[in-house]
Amino acid sequence: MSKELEKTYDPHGMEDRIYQKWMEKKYFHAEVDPDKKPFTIVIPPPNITGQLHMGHALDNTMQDILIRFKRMQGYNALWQPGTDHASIATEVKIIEKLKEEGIDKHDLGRDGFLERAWEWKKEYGGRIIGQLKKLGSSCDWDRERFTMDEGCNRAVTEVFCKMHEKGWIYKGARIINWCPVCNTSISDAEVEYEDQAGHFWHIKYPLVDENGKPSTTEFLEFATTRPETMLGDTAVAVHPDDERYTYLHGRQVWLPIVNKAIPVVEDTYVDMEFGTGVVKITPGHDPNDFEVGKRHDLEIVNILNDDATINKNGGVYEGMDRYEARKAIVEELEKQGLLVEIEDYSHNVGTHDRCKTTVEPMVKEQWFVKMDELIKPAVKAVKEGEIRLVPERMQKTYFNWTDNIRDWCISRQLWWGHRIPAYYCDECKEVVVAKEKPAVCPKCGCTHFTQDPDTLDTWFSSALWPFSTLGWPDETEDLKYFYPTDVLVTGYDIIFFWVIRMIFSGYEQMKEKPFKTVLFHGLVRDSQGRKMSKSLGNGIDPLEIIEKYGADALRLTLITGNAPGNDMRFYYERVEAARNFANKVWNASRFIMMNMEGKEIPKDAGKYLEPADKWIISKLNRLVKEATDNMERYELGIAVQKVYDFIWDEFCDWYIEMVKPRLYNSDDVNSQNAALYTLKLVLIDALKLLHPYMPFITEEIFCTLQSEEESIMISSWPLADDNRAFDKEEKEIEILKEAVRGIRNVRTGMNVPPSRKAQVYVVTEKPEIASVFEEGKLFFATLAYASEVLVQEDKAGIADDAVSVVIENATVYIPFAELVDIGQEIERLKKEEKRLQGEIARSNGMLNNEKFMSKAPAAKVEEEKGKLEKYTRMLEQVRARLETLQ
RNA sequence: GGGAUCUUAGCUCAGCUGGGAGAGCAUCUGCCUUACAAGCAGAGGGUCGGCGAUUCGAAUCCGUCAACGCCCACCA
Repeated sequence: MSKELEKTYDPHGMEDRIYQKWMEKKYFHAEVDPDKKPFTIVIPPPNITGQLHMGHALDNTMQDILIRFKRMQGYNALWQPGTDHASIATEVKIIEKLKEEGIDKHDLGRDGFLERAWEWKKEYGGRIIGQLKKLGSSCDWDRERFTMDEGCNRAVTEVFCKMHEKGWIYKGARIINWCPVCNTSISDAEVEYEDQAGHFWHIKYPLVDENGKPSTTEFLEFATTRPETMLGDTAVAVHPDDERYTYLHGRQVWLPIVNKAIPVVEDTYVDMEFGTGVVKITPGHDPNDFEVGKRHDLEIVNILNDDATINKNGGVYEGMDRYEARKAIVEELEKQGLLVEIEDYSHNVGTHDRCKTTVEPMVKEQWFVKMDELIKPAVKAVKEGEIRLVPERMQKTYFNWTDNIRDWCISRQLWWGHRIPAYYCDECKEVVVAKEKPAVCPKCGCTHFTQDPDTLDTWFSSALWPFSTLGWPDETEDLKYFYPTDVLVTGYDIIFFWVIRMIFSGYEQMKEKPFKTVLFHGLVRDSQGRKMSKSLGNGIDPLEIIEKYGADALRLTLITGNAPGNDMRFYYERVEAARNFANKVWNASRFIMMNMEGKEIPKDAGKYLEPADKWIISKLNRLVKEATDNMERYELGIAVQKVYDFIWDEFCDWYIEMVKPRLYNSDDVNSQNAALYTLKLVLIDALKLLHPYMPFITEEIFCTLQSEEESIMISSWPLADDNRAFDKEEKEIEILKEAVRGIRNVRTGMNVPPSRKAQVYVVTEKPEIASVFEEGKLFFATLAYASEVLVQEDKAGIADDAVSVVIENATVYIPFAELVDIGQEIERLKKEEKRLQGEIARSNGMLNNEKFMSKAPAAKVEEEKGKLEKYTRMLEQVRARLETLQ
């Protein structure tokens, strides 16, 4: 006896209750088990500052679908969860919060600040986890990790020391991107370029005359977008082949304001075609100029403080902000008659992706990872298919980065993060990189060391995530069993930041790829296609959607109608459609349970299956095969679309309707039991196929329907079975469906209300078709609004003016009691005649084409011949009807 | 400047390896048929961006042009 489902589908409350049960039963937990094959996913760790947004919802829905699918298939499925300390993002937030309290981070000092940061982590780190649970994520929460927990810290230190020893991590003065607001260096990947309206200041420097004085007659003109950097100019460059400037070779120009002579250098970096062919060189504040400076051994003058104000090298401009200084310098140049013109100019400005501040290139001592050797196995792996990217086109993006790789600046002038394990001898300044603070300086023997104040780029620890979470650097059983992981699910926007870095780290540290496949998804945009952002205020909160429509509806919305790697638009109508589907599933299940109420389905009920039963079982069998194949190929949206169509269109709209007469008033117990048996069988398998996508509703129904079962999520995935393939019945029922559709169509066209039943004659010369209708009479009558169904060989006893529907191998007649509009009926038949003529012409066209006949595959030709035959027969029938009526 | 993607019904998008154009929403017409009006039954609506090539056959493969947005690099 079954329990009952609530009258209306209401995800509210139900979802939390079910999730609670899953947690208590520990279904998400995975342990090493040599008897089972592992299937592993590591979560892209959300930031501890984060709140669940649509991107997370999509990302984690996809992972949960895969992990639930594999778990049901019998794999030992581990979804490894955790969170990311997100050094700069978090530090910025904490500073903001402190600011509200009127505290500067330096007031607290490093230790005080870190104390606050850990409090922050404690408070907000769990928030996002709770939100992931709302979504239904079946992560193994017992294994939750954090990028700054003890194990991850050890992994980071280990990697840093190993790589330093190998010479692949080094410290050096390079030009790096500096964020003057966050007060730290950032990597190239963290710089976002955006087009900004600006100006092109055309200015001129006097040449230096033979007396070493600025000439009053000779000038060199060029243009700049950042005039203030002239304070740091140490040369002017021209192309060596530029004949216009041959006379300048070996000469000097006078740097105004700073008032000193600087050389003219020749460098092929200069584009002769651009502007005047003259470039001012500021090695301290421009990456290209820095390279030029290295080649010509130019002095590097840093003119900026860390907060982007002018430093003491800027003379009278010291203390001014970079933009104030720009204005003042332009005014001064104009005063000196050195400003030629100001042009409006749009150019690309590098900004910090976190705070949008314009970054300043600066020369600073930083730690770098040497990339040239490290990247090689990562390139090879993708090139040779060792790691598969889905969709494949992402390879282009991937190689675009690996081919242009530059050394990775990993030190950050932040407090929140992994402290760099480098120690400086207080006496002799010797650098010691070690896991622990050294006791004695190897060089001078002194015992006092100061640790490097910097922390590491947050991606340094995320790069180790696939193995650090499994216990590395220890050789744990988990690591041996679960590594390499199977699939990584993430957005294409972090290929550079994360995916590539995990791959080269995996090969370098583990000598093995971190995952076999990377499944990319796109961005979730708003209904107008805009990026969801805080500043636009167009973000849609997944939690609100869950609250209103349920997590199942949200998940279904995010996964349908979208191909891997493509962006998608989110709008409420789609969530409603998904919720309506949930409601449909709910009600169909409720219907089935109501009919099972108080009945015991006999064990041998399957022996009495009728054609309709075999038809739906056969359809189900096909669905199982196809949906599983699609999922194996990561075509999640396609798979669930098929399940959706099956449940709604085939199962609910046809099968359940077909079966109703048998359930309601059948004296034939065997027939009724076969129907119940089939309903239950199909529903259960359909629920299983749906479970990875809509875990809550399927669990609720499954457990209500089968109180002896514990949970659908540990049930086994349906398998395609040849014993469930009934080709003959599939075809037969399609004939009945075609007849029903034809009759409904005709009735609607003539405005016959459904309440008005009519006699239906099925005329066919073929006994096998006749028996199909005979067998299906009971439900055919209901679906075709028939008061009576008469199957016969000829038209005996049928009124001439009956309405007719021509289908393959049969004609259906409906003699309505009162006159129907004969003219209208003739028109309809003529339309049908025309359609069939068109079909026949098309078929003939192909079959009369010699090339088609000789080159097309035989099966295709046969298929076309069959169609021609079918349409010809139908046309004959239609014409016969027309003759009768006219 | 380079690269990848995309252009399909009024809207948002599917369409896997070439063989008669699909879904959801919207629109129109009937239905309170005892699972579901968050529903049922029907209907209308597209020379699949343009041109060209390959093929018996192209929304699908190739080339080219155009448009939208995206990524990367760079413009001193």
